[in-house]
Amino acid sequence: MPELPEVETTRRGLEPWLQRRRVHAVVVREPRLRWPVPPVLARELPGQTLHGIERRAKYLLLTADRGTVIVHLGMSGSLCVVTAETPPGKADHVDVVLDDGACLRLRDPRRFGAVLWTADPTRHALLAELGPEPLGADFDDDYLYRASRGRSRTIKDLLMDSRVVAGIGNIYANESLFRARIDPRHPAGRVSRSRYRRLAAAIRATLEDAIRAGGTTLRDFRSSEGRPGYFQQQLQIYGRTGLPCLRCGSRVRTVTLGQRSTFFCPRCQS
DNA sequence: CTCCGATCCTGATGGC
DNA sequence: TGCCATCAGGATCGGA
Repeated sequence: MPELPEVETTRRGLEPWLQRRRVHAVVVREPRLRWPVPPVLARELPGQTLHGIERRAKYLLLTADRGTVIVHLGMSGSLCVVTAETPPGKADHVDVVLDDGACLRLRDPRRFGAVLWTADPTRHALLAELGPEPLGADFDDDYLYRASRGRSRTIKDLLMDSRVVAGIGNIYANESLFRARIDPRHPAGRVSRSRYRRLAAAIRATLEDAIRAGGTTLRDFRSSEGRPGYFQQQLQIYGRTGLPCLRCGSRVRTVTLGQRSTFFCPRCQS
């Protein structure tokens, strides 16, 4: 569900609630997520102070005194702050109760998300192999071009590989390729230098626009304040099968690449 | 090493 | 109204 803009929207919403707050308790109602929620979390975290919340790729990192909570929202996860007395719903699997009575609550119906604990986030297996942040200084057309040489996989597949660039999922891969006018099926290693220039700029612009809009709500994404994202109103290609391309009027086509729906304009993206 | 498909899980939606 | 098939914003893993 959430890609980089949705995770960043969540981070910004949570930040004011988590600065210098002491953890009172951790309640794990359902430990069976993508990986089991480790018992060490509920043992170690209470009593520690949270210092802030960062984002790396689609991961949220809660920094505490002696370690870091790693949260991934998977396909259907969301985080919000409620009062500790708010009765949990069916899919509300984990609470971090704070000393001021606020409660950070993870909801995740499909349980593809994760909540983990690490003493050293930079060396954690899930974070160590991640590629550059697409909005960071070390991501540009040079980088993408070099990363793509000799690769036969499609350009869309490459963009969605977090070891190449972190945080781009299905929606924003589709949107960025449309914006750059590149065929998502094209082998990454044969995409030209000038097209990578357009693509790097398109990725940045698309993600920045989406963050500004508070992310995309297709069905159930909500910010931590419960607000939907508004970027779906700006989607140019995602989900528009059979509808006219907003640039040229051709019928938008769909193919499946890497088991994910892929939308493109056969005329603009060639 | 690279690539591709299967896989985990629940819920919403649409056709009959 | 019910039943069934299909699809969904992720990403790891194993086999080719």
